Amino acid sequence: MKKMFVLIDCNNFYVSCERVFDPKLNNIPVAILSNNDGCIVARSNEVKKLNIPMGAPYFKYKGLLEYNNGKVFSSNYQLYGDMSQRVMDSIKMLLSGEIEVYSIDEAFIYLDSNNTENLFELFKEVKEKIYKWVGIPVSIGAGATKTLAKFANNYAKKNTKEGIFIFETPYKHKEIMKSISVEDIWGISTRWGRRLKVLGYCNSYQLCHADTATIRAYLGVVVTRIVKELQGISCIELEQVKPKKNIMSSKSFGTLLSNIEPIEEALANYVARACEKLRAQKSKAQGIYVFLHTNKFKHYESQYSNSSTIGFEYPSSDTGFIIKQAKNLLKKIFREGYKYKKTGIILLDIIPEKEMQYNLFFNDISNKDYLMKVIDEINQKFGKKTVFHLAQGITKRWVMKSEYMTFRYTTCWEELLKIK
DNA sequence: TCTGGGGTCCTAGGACCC
DNA sequence: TCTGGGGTCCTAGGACCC
Repeated sequence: MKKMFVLIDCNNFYVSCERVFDPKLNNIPVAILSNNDGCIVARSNEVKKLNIPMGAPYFKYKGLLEYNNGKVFSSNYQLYGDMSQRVMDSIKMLLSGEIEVYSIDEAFIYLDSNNTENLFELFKEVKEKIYKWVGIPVSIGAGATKTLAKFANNYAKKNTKEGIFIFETPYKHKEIMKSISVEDIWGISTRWGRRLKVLGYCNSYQLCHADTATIRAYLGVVVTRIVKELQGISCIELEQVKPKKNIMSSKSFGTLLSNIEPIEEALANYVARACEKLRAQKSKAQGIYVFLHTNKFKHYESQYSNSSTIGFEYPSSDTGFIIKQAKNLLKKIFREGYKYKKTGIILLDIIPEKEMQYNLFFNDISNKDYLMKVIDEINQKFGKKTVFHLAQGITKRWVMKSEYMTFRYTTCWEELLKIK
């Protein structure tokens, strides 16, 4: 038996997390909202049946959901993050092979050849154990390439009773491939899908047998790679956890803001968050990009958006220093007289701490490194923002809305599930 | 009233170098 | 009169993912 890529994907993950702690949510429409309760980012099958699309603005569908006795929740990332960890740990215990945690709710596994006797039975067991241990239902797809594993997983989720599908060869699954449109293939979306259809490649089976030279000429190497992957030739490797090259932190405000002070506070918080991530991956940034804009959906109000970049003299991961730099950039781009919706920062040109180049006049800032380490440790132990920079502020006029938040059942003592 | 946040990779074109 | 050819690096923008 050849080695195989397997994709395990949690079904309606955020919704499933909420259902673990409240079984009354089973069999009714449940939707999870984005930050600020703006968009619908996760839907139960009942919500999907109401034809509510992914990413839809909540206010447009609020009535429909209420009419159908649906429930909505704000995103509870601490809960979802912890549940995700449990699912991933379970997978590692149940399957042997290299694993790539691809997103919060899915993982690729490059299965070792030693556990391939009766794959279907094996996957059934994996699925049952994850449900028993963590309470989350998953779908499992397998194939010779990542693209085929993804294809198999999508098919398993929508069209099989067990939620498991093993892709063998394009010839064997000819009819299934013919029924899947090109834009439903991983890596191809509406634009490329449209162009492929113009070239006469409408379904997966047609694309699988496409002329690669034509594809290369009209759509470039990325799509060519996907065609080969569909044929069973692996071109997309399992990715190792790589340190990020850029780190972004940005959020919309809970309300529109006209003064610079609360925006500065918000930005300082995003900087602090980004710097935490930066230090966690033991890196330093060599510059930052700051942006600010009004609410582009309010056509009747005057619009403004701007951004600015600065490079540092030395690579840094010092929150205090970077807050100062970010505030300077913000002052440069801020204009009076607008109602602002969002600001954010991207840390640029990130390099490993170890590779830092010093110049002749470098002042020793190791004390700052030590200070940051202590702050990170305290916040990890005693909770987020136990210690913070004054610039992060206490007015909190910018904080995001989350009106429908459930408890952090698994990561917070005060919010443990209570049995009455 | 009300429209998320965080990423990656590829390509084309310009600046610059010898 | 007549003005090359080959390369690298950077950036912006476009496409995709969850």
